[in-house]
Amino acid sequence: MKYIQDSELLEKIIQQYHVEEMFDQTKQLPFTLQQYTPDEIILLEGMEMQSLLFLVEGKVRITSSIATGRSLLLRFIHPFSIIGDIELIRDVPVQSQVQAVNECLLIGLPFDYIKQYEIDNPKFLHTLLEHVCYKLQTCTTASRVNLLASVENKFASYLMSTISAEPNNNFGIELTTSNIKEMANLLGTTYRHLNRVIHSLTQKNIIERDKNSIRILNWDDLDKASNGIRYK
Amino acid sequence: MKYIQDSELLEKIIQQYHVEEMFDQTKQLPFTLQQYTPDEIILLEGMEMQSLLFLVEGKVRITSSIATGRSLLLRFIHPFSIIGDIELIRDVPVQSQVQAVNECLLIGLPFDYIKQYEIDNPKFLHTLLEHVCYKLQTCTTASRVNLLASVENKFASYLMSTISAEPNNNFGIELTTSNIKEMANLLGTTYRHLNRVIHSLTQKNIIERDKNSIRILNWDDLDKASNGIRYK
DNA sequence: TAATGAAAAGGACATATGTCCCAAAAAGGA
DNA sequence: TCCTTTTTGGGACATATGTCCTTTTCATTA
Repeated sequence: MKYIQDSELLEKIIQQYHVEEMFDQTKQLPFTLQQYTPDEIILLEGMEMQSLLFLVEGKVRITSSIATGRSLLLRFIHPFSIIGDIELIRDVPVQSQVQAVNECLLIGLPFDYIKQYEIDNPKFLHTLLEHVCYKLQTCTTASRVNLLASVENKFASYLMSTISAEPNNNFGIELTTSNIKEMANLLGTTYRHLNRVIHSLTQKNIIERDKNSIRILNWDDLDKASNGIRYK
Repeated sequence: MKYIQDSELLEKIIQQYHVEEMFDQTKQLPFTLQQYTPDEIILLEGMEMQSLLFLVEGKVRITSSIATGRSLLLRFIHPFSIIGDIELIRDVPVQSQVQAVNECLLIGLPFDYIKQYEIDNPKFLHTLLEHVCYKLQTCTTASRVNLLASVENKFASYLMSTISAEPNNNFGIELTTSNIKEMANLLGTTYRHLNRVIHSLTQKNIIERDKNSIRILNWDDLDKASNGIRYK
């Protein structure tokens, strides 16, 4: 993570997302601007959280670890999103693992500051409420989805989500195989089984696989294979 | 549903749960007091919601329908709980089906009133936020659970939850078999499979089944069979 | 280059669960 | 009471997925 000292950029972003409308005193809020590289971990489950974060650029993956050391993909988030709402309100440690998918820009605002100056500001509270309610609604949907979706559905959806975030969409898209194990974990399945699914999609000419890449041959069919599942 | 006209009881409940601390003007809030009978449906998915509800007595089941007409048990709630938060904040139709497990008492407060007088009240907003955050945290946990729990786990847990809410816990507990289909739906499985699971638990002498009842023979083993799953 | 060891892929089998359908049982009606 | 219809239970099989272990591939070192 790299702190960026660029008050002009910060100001621009604040304008863009109407951040100032959320707070009482618009100027001199102790914001930090943070940049993360692809795959960099932003928050680890269990750590104490110090700042509320606003995702303003890039795409972020939210996962949750389960007993066996595996992890489960909860959702992807995009700008403008709030990270740390539960932790701020309920005073609990970080609930999920948060990781940058591509290059990301986040704004941070210390909990201490919020608790001192903004915690009773209705505008701020409304913003929080709306975001948390949205997440709850999404999570409920996801619960349902988990009962309907096969690994193939989820993998197809995951592939599309991850790849469409890549900038180099020139002619066929690459994806290293080195992280197939990680993908299996994210989808809540085993390496063995994901391999089976990849094999099956390859047979159907929906994706193509060689040494170090997976390439999508047929987006339409991949979309069908996802069966409408979306990690929005 | 029966409206109860008993301002004394209402007052007592308001005191008990410190409801007045949540609102600005403590007196003359247009509360209604509503009573539901066991298994009565409180809210149907998709309907327009008019009042925020507070569960103050009894136990309520929250479910969500999925494509195939099946439904999925989301959670049980107990006093003091808020029903309708997402609907109030996001202005969406009722998201889940809400049904009384036993005799329930709820307080209602019209959305109109809230939007007019309380929507910017920080105390009220805090209460809402806390409850929604709690639900979100629970839902995330449940998502994980759904990936770990077998139907046997869920059924064992469900049985214990439902039965412990019954008052007549004298010597062995009864449960009509007529609703096994409904239970299967609630657990997100088929009648056929739930039958298998019941059969298996019967074989192990954990439960006993005759014409019209299921009786728990061994709570400890049933608890083990639930594998720690709790629909709190 | 050949031997060795680590990483990746895949075969074989087990389990949980869904689907389909038939048989047993219960409920009604003549 | 006996026959018909409906309801309930369960057999048989299919599919998705997990576990375990062997084979294959690939890189590394003598």
